[in-house]
Amino acid sequence: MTFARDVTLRQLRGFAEVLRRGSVAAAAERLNLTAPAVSTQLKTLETLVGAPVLDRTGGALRPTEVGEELVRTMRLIETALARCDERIALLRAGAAGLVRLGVVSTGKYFAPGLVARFNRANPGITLHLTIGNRDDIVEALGAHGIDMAVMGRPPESLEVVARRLGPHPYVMIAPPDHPLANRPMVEAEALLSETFLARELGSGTRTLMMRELDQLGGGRSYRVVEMASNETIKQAVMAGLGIAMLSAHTVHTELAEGKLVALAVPGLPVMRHWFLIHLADEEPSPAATVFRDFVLSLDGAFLPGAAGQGTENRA
Amino acid sequence: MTFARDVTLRQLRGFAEVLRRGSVAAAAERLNLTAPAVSTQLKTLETLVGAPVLDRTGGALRPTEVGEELVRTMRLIETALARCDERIALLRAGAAGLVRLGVVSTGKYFAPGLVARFNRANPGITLHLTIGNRDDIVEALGAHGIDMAVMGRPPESLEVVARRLGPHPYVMIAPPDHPLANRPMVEAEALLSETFLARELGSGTRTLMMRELDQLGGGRSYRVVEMASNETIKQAVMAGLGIAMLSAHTVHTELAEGKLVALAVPGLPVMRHWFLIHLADEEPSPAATVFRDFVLSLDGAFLPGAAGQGTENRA
DNA sequence: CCCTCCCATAAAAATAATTTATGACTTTCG
DNA sequence: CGAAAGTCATAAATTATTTTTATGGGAGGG
Repeated sequence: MTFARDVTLRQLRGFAEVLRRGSVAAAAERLNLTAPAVSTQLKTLETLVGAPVLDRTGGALRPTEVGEELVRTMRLIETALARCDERIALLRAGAAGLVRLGVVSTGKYFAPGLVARFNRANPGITLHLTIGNRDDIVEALGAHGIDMAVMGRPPESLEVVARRLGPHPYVMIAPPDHPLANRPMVEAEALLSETFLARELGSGTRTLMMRELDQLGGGRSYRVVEMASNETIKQAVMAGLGIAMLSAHTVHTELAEGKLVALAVPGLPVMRHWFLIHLADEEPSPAATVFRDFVLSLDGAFLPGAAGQGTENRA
Repeated sequence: MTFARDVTLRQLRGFAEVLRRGSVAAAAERLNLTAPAVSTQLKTLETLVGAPVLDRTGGALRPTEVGEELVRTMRLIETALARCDERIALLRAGAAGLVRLGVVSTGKYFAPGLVARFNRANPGITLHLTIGNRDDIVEALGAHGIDMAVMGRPPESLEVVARRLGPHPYVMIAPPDHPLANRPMVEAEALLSETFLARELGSGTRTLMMRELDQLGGGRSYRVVEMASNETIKQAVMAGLGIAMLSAHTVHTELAEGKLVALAVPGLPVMRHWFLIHLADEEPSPAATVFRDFVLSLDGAFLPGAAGQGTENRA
């Protein structure tokens, strides 16, 4: 490193322009400078480099070998800067960029399809999808590990902007051959005698279920067996181990295929909402804004079993 | 072009350093600046780019997408400059570079070998070889089309530095079955009755020949047939069309193989010299200097039929 | 031979970068 | 919970750098 850390772009530009125009004066004019300014740039450059960069002998103005090396380098730099400029313009216009999206586990049944749809519509924007449980997603959002999140109920621990994406129904599921299946109305009494399969305490669905059952039974106790994942619960219900309350979007396929049925419990399905969330203190990037507008414009059409139903925005 | 023409390397370096160190203060220390200086650089950079480059929300200091683009570009620029620096160091040390060498036609019998030898000894230096008649070479030298030239008799039309490379004998050649061949001594009388094959007026060899013959014959006239090239003359002499004076180096092979013989004319062979020449007003590049030293150190050993004979330098 | 154009240098002016001084905000630790 | 330490941004002042104006010395052209 002899000159590289002290040389300036102006010097290199001045030099390159002198070679292009063939004279100091012409270069100066083009650079909106006076001739002495460019002359000084050249001199400084030669001092820094430690060797002549111009060969003035014999009329013509030619670069020395060192000078040619500098011009070559300057060309590289100029194209790098031009590319950078161009790319930043794209980023600013939202025509390129990266959006890191987190979706809670329940969303795994529609999130991939949503990502695919978005990718098709916006090839320039890369969408990173993270699926995790609610806590992970909230933490990632708070730690700037993701830019936006899709979840039910916005987190209270963070200052966020949340927008409704569409309805999120919860149903009580049972196997098709369950005694309570096909009943036009399931009484609280009968329901509370069942065994309930549910996620651990703290899970959003668990909380919701307990609230519903407490309300229904007026505080009567009931039996809960905990399971690690919605998928496990689904399988266990089909196997006849008990019944469970789950997001309808989690069991959409099984309901449609008749592998599971939704019980006609009063107050069910519980209607919640899906939200698109980002931190309030961070302006979403242009690309993220493009994604947000895209998702909102779908109006819930990406949700299982939906073909676009009206929802109001803003939580 | 929005920011590319106004951004400075210092700004980009400051920004990159902040990201590397994780803080403005640490970056400032490393750059031998104070924190406010770097802080200002960042602000100016963001103004120029028109978008934030740093994301300060939430403790950590991360680049925005735009910032990442800038860092990527800065890396390109830094490596380009480092490479340039390295290469210039080589050029300055004479370990790399280009030497454009011009050699007069007569030299075509040894120049390629000389170039090959030099290439083997100095792989970093590229040697461009131009072979042309004396006028072309002199013109190219004056027009900076070549850096150095090998020729007999330095040109008077240019201010040059000339150094002797080795002896340059001229001989009078004839076919082996010529009546004057094998004579221990050829008289002027007999010689001047011959037909002389020669290059056009102005050719160095022609001038030399005429001077010799005039001196030998005391002004007596003789017959000259002009031919376009030394090669043609050689062939014509072998075919018996006449005799000719040529550089011994031009006919070295034919003499060795007995296809031609040198006549024993008084005063012959005329001893001239080969010179290595460059313009006096131009300092030879390091690479050219390396070439010059190389050639001089050979001490004429590259000339046909020579195995290194002493010559004084400096014309 | 003179005139003009071009370039380099020097001094002056303008501009830009940096430092010192200061205050606000955040994090850390008692 | 509050004090202390650290970090960063801003403003004003200083210092560096760049540029311009002014000037003189060649080189090419009429």
